[in-house]
Amino acid sequence: MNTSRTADRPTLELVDTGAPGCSPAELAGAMSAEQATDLARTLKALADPARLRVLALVAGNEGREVCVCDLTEPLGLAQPTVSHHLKVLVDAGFLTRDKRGVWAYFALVPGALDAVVDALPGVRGRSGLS
Amino acid sequence: MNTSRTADRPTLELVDTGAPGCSPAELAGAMSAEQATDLARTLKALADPARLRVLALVAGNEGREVCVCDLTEPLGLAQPTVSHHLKVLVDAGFLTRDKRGVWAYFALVPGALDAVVDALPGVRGRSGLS
DNA sequence: CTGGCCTATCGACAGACGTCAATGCCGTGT
DNA sequence: ACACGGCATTGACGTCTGTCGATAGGCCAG
Repeated sequence: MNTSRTADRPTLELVDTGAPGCSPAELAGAMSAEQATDLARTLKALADPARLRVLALVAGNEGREVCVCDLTEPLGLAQPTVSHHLKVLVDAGFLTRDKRGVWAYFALVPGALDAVVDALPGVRGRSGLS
Repeated sequence: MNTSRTADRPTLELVDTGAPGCSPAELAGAMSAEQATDLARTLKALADPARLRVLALVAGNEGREVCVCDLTEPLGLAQPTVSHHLKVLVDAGFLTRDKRGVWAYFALVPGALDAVVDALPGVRGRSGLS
């Protein structure tokens, strides 16, 4: 079960949200499970060295688009692996794939990273706040 | 093997960084493997629904510190699991642990999230730049 | 001193993830 | 028409990760 504390904490009982003991069931900055799962899925797409380097490479060549064959060598990964990472980034909304002829060109989605940043809890100083 | 393209791409050969074919070995926005691994490790600490909710809960109660027993119920996770997630967040530098007596109180590390944001490739409009 | 409570660690287990070789698809050039 | 080459997909494999039950360590109350 729940390890619900029976002894009330000896500190800070003055700011309680309305119930005895410590904060009983809800804290202030609650985040919905869906919201958390969604943001976590997006962050998982970023939380990989290869994918971060892909983004850096694409971001550094913003004017020029990047194809898969450009990435295999700097990353030191096999072509299917690079293709897999690119798919993850495209599915997560960080990159766009533009297949022209045989080559597939990838480019950054402009506001994608900033949107993730804005969704992070406790990050301030950005667009959304008053 | 490397699947190094032998046919040069028919597009954008004008902006080449100095070698024939397409960009040969280095693109502009290179990110070191260490840098990428480090940032990825930090992002992995964030890329979990439970940990994101923990951060949101702690961030929402900034004045008041939060102990483990406060988190098990809103998260719906067992106490060892919560303790594990808190350890991950502390190790990643997002939280501080302050054990007073039996209880352990956690608080946000002020600039930790912002530092991660600044390290992301392609994110602009934050503190460091003009 | 003894018991109870909060927290951290350990061991185990299922599921997800990163990687690559092999293969198939589809433009391109000869 | 044919062969070649870039890209995506598949299948497999080893590793990492999230979760929990059981257990151990410490602090406080009686």
